[in-house]
Amino acid sequence: MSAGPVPFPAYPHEVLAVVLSVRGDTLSVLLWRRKQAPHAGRWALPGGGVEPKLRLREALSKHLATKVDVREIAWLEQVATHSRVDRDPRGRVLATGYLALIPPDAEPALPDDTSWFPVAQLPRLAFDHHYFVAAAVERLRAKLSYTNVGFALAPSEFTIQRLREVVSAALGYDVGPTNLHRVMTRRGMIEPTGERSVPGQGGGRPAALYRFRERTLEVTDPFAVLRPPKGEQRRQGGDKLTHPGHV
Amino acid sequence: MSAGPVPFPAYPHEVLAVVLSVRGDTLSVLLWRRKQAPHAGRWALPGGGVEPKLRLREALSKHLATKVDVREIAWLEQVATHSRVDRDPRGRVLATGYLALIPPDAEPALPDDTSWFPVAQLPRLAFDHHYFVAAAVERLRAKLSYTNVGFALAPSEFTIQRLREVVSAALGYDVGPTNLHRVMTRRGMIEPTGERSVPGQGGGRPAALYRFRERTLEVTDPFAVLRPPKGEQRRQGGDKLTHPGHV
DNA sequence: CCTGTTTTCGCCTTAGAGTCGATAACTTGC
DNA sequence: GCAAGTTATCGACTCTAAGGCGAAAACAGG
Repeated sequence: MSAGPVPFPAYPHEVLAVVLSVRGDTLSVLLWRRKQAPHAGRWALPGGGVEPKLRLREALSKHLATKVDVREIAWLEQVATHSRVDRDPRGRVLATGYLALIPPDAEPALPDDTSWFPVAQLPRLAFDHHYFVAAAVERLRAKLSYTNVGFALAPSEFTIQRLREVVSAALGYDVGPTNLHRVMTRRGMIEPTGERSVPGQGGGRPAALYRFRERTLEVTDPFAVLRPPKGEQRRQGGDKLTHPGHV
Repeated sequence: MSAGPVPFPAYPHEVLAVVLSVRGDTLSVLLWRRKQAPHAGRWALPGGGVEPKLRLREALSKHLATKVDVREIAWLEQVATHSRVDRDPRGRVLATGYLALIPPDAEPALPDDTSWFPVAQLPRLAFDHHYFVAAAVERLRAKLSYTNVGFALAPSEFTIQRLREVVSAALGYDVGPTNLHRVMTRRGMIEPTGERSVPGQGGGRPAALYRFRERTLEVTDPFAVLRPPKGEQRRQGGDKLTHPGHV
């Protein structure tokens, strides 16, 4: 019973991915160089139009497949939809941006026109893509502190030192290794594998290897302050929500 | 130089508002009853199509104007875009949902088909609108703890007790009045007006009146944990971002 | 076996939220 | 006007968790 036609005006819609990964101790974003107008020669986010039978994230995965091995994407989350009327000189296009995370030990073979850029030193981007990058980085940094998204940014097994490097790169400032260890274990985010790393040059005590206990998103404590009092149950009312990473 | 046509397929797009407000000590959402198919008789979120020259939030404001006085909306923020192919039986429609907040002392005159529903006891909603409500409530509750969004949910002047009622209603559990007072003042979110409230029946000490210092969004501390060490500046790299409430 | 190097862990400090109870500042009733 | 009742405010303590430092542990190499 498809009751009548849809009464809303239609607009071209594109999906864009802010693919972030720690490359050599620097948080970097995947960009490709446009060959054609508009904005020929500028660097842009990977993405493109939405095929009729695909949801936004499915369409995005297809576009990403032309740039990286999609199986290496450990986390994908919608960030924002931009709608400025003149954001594309060809005509009105709505754009939905996603945050995508790739572990640092994944080494996807990139096409010639594609490469990593440190988010701290970005070139001038095509269209309004810098907004998407800024929002995605902001989102990532916020979530690193109250969720276990770190799993998507870290290798499958790692020493505390390595995790420290990855997290520091992502946050943009140094975190102390001793505190990081305690925070992550206290929250039950990481667990030792039992294995030990081989010491580098100069010897030294071999570091224990850890892994993330869960590789799906878990929220540690959504409300840093104003917690519910002792005995009380939290959050009566409002639907229980599977985390909105699926839109 | 509008270089060529837009190469992306187009889809009808609608905007939806999850209008939240504390009504009589209960967090409530504004719904209207559909008269026509599809989902005739079901309760739905206010919203509608996007006119050609309008951005999403402008289009949403126009639709909301038919339900409430838009000037009463103290906060408006984009939450998510849903794209399930069959979310509308009439055909494919993309939908972007917003969170809108209205203070409890605003008493908008509602149309006949529109009314408030406690978020804890929602009726069956049309389409996938329950997803939007759940996500918006989640977003609000999270932000209450690390931003000053409370200003959009509280009256312009209030006693600590009243603020406690509003915040408790929004969070879904009781918060202690004494602690709330210290937390809000320590962060510099609220300030005393100098006035005092008139005591109710039975007397009692008159409560001091407060107001929010700022009525625009301010983030207290985006990262609850893993703060940067003492002297270090935070967040080198990544664009400074005007908060993404504007999309 | 001794030295240098790196990790790990215990202990202390610091910051901010949660709790409790005493005091302040009013009403009403006698 | 005074006592009793009511409500708000504030100080002092507790509790939780993060940040920091240094000692001890665990290895390699000579």
